[in-house]
Amino acid sequence: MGVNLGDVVPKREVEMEDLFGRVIAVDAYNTLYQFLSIIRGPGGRPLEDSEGRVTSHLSGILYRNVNVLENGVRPVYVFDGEPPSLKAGTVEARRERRREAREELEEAREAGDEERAYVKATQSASLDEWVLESSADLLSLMGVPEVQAPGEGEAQAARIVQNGDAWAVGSQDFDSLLFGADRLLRNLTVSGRRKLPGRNEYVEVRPEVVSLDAVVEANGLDREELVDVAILCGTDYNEGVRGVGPRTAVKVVRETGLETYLEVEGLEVEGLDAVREAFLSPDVTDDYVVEWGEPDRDALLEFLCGRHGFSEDRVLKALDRLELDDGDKNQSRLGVFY
DNA sequence: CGATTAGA
DNA sequence: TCTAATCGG
Repeated sequence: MGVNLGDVVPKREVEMEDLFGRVIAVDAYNTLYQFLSIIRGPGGRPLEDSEGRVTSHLSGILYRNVNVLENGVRPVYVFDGEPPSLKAGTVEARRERRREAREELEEAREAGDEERAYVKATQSASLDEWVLESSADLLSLMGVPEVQAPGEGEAQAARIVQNGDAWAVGSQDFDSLLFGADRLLRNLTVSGRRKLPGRNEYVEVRPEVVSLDAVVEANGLDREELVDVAILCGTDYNEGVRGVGPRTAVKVVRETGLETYLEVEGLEVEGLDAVREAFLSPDVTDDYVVEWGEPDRDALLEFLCGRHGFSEDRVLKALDRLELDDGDKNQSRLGVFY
C-alpha cells in the first residue's frame, strides 16, 4: 500500500532498453506480493505444484528476471526485516483484512461466484515462510543478489541507491522517495498492457522513472516537507487527516506548514515526531554485498522442473534467453537520459 | 505477470 | 502479422 503521492509526482516513461546497465534495488516484498496476488488460475487459485505448494511467485520471478537480465538491467532484491513498531497497527489491520478475505473467498467458492472468488483470492494473498524461502532459493540459482534489510525493505533499497550501489528503487509504492531514494522505478516490465481488475479494460503500462529532485522541484518542497505531505495523507505509520489528499496536503504544507495547520484545525497526528523520524532516519545498514553470478542452469532445471513441476521446454527456452545476448545491444546506451 | 495459443 | 483470450503449476 504505502503512500498516495501519485497525483503530485512527475513521472517519466521509459523503455526497458533505456535501463541498460542500470542496477535496480527491487523491493522484494512489493514484487512478490504482486506476483502472488495477480498470477492466478481459474477461481482465483494460485499456481501450485503437485504437493500443493504455491508457485505463482516462482513463475513471476523467473520470467521477470529473464526479461530484465536480457536487457542488461541488474536487479538486487531487498527483503524486509522487522517492521518498525509504528507500523504495528497497519500490520495487524492487513492481517485482519486478509483473514476476512479468506472467509469471503470460501463463501464465494461455495456460492460458485468465480468472479468474486478471484477478487477475494487476490486480497487474501500473503507472503508466508514458503514464499520467502523459495523466492530466495530461486533468485540465488539465477545469480541475482539479495539484501536483507534490518527494517523496511524500501528504506534499505533507498539507502542502496543513496550509496550509489543502485540507480533506482524498483517498487510500485512511493515510500522509497520519502526514505530518500534519488529515483524510483515503477512498472519494471517489458510487456505493454495490463488488465484492470474491474472489467475488460486494458491500460498501457510502461516503466516509469520518478526522481526525487523532480518531485521536490514540481511541488516546491524539500524532502522533509514531502514527508509532512505524506503524513497528512496517511502512511503505514499514521492515519492521516480525513478528506486531505496529496493535492491539498501539498498546498497546506507549503502555505501553512503541518504543525500550524494541525493546531488551527484542532487536529492531532499520533506520534508525529516519531513518524517523521521513521521516514527521515530509518533503520538501515551499509553492511551488504551486491554481486551477480551466472545462472545455474542444471540446478534451475532441477528446482523448477524436477521439484515444482514447471515445463522443461519453457524453462529451457527462458534460460536460453540469458545466454546468447549482448551481441547487438551492448554498451554506449548509458546516459541517454537522466 | 508474462508466455503461449487462437483467431481475425 | 497482429491482438485478444487463456494457460502456466
